[in-house]
Amino acid sequence: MKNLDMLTLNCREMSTMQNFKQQLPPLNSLVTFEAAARHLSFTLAAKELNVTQAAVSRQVKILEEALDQPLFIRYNRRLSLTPSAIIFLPDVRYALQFLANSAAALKLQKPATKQQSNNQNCVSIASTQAFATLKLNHWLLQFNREYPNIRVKLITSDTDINMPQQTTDLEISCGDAIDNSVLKSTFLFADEIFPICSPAYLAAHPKLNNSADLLNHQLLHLDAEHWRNLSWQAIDWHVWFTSQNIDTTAKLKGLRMNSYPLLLQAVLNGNGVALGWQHLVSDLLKTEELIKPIDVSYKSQRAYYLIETKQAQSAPVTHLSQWILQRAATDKNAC
Amino acid sequence: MKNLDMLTLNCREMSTMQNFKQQLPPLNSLVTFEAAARHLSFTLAAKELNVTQAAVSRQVKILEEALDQPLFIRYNRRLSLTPSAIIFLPDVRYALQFLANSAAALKLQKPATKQQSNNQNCVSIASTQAFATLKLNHWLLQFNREYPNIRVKLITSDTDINMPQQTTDLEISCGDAIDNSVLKSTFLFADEIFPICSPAYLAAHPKLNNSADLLNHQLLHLDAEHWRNLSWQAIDWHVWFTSQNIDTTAKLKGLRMNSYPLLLQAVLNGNGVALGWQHLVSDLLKTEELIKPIDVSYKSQRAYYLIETKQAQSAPVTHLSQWILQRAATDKNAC
DNA sequence: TATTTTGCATTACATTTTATTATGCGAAAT
DNA sequence: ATTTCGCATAATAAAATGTAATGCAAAATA
Repeated sequence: MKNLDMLTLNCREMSTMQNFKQQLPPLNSLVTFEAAARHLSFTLAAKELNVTQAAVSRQVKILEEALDQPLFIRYNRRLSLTPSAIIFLPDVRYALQFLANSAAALKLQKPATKQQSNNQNCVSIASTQAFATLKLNHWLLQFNREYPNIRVKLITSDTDINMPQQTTDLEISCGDAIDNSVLKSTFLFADEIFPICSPAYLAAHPKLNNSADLLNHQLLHLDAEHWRNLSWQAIDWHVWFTSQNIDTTAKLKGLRMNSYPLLLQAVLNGNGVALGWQHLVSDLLKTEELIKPIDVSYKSQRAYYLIETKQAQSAPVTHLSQWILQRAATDKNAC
Repeated sequence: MKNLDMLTLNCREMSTMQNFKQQLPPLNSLVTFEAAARHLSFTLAAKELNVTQAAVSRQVKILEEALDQPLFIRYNRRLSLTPSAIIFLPDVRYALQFLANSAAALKLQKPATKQQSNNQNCVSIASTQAFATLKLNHWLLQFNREYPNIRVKLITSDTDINMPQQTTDLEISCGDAIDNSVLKSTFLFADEIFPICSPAYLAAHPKLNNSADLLNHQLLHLDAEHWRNLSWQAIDWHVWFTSQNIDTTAKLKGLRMNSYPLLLQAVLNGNGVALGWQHLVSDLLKTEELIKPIDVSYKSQRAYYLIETKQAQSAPVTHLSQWILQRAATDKNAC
């Protein structure tokens, strides 16, 4: 999984990892920065941190130098944040709080065993929102009916790197290539992208014979935000049009969102045309709730894999894993 | 919004915030820990970090003392991670990478203006997955039809603290109380919780006359993971049964997931009974796609608010904000 | 308008933190 | 049996961080 963000990796590709020392700003100065930004006062921040005002001043300066830009605008008797600081501050808060929570949790659950999911017939599985909504949820409900005694837990996340605390037994992951060296991963299917809309929409907006016509349609977008945390390449309308040699310097209209299920909901309700992923929308194409208005498709490098995240899996995990592979094969043949 | 996680706050309630100094483990030692854990060797980590082996040893010790527990098991010539370290390591990686990315982004986009969303007739709005799926998506699509020239962007997230880089103009937030001091927030509606299922499910499993009967039914759960990042109190089947004075020491069966839309999808397809939120499922109750098998409900302290995240809003933002308030009022009266 | 006050910057110096060197120890490898 | 490897530890050196004192500029006050 060449392009998968390192943070999805449990142990794969660790060898190529860089150390953080070079990439990070001075960490301690972040705490000072946060306090100073919160108070908009070095003096008050110093009081809070039990140091002198000079210390705060110096720490802030160190951080500003590391980031190579000012974080505070010094007026005569007041401070304000620079645009950079406004962007940076929430990130710092988030990361520090995250670490604080994590450390606190560690201290508490000292006799942490964290084997809950592995014993007692439990299996946890992770996937994207989209895949869960369109495939996995149905599959797991079916599995649950067949094997009610296996306790299944479905964790969805669109950020790859989400919930690092959470380790699931299985994971359905998208990537651009495969590396089977460390974790056991099984190819499920490749993917393909094409425009989709509802039959009702096409009936109401019939003039849609080629890619260029799309420019005059209600386009529904997966916002850049959707792709931000994903490791695979964003494929949006802009990329699509470019692949069709159509110029899109003019800004594209239409609602933008960061969730594929929501996008699909909008398409199903006849609100416009969106880009569809073959293996996500196959069922909806079969039932003709969705149709391809034009027959042009874009082959993605992206593929789905089922990954077993641990070396030694318990029986129920292997069981579900096998079951899913079979289910996916059935699904694939049905297309 | 008393209980809202501080990280959703742009500036509200900052005064009550704690500083991080006390809550955080020694930050620099985290970098050393990460490298040591990656190499499973203090010597190699030292080489990577350009320090001596002794320095690594000491830093690890400092961290272990701060966390009050060992992170490495020292065998004679090799190391392994303790369970605590296995839990902690991904968190550390995540947070450090997050900071590194954020800092790198800052350095690059030096002339960062970040006003994209405010000019040019753009509005961005954030909500939970659930609220977007069941309400907001429809609303915004309608708004988009009425005002196609206003570019709307919908950002969904179930983590409160998600996407700190992202600042939206509007935000539909859930909380337990209201603080109107800093940001303009408008109460939308309170909430209420009760069991829901599909008519088909009830027909197939008719013996459901009171709360106690529920124990014998297919329960569908919002997993603890769903609540982990939310600031409001988790309300799951356990809490429900407790409120009904029903003992649930025995473990409850049924599929667990961390996404409300997925849970609802399962319920709609007749897979069991889940807990429904009044204002999310009202439309589905009206169309009788869902029903209340028993008439017992739990009043939640939780309420929805529309929040304007900035002091000075552009015209389209105010416009959408007003439109939503009106739309929400219509929705409420329709119940 | 003069005076005081406030709040950040700066410098020289003190303190604390962190790294180094050197050494020891125990188990694997030879 | 001997060597080698890898971590721990202690004393010490170096670096990082904090302090105290002072300066400066603009607001607040008189």
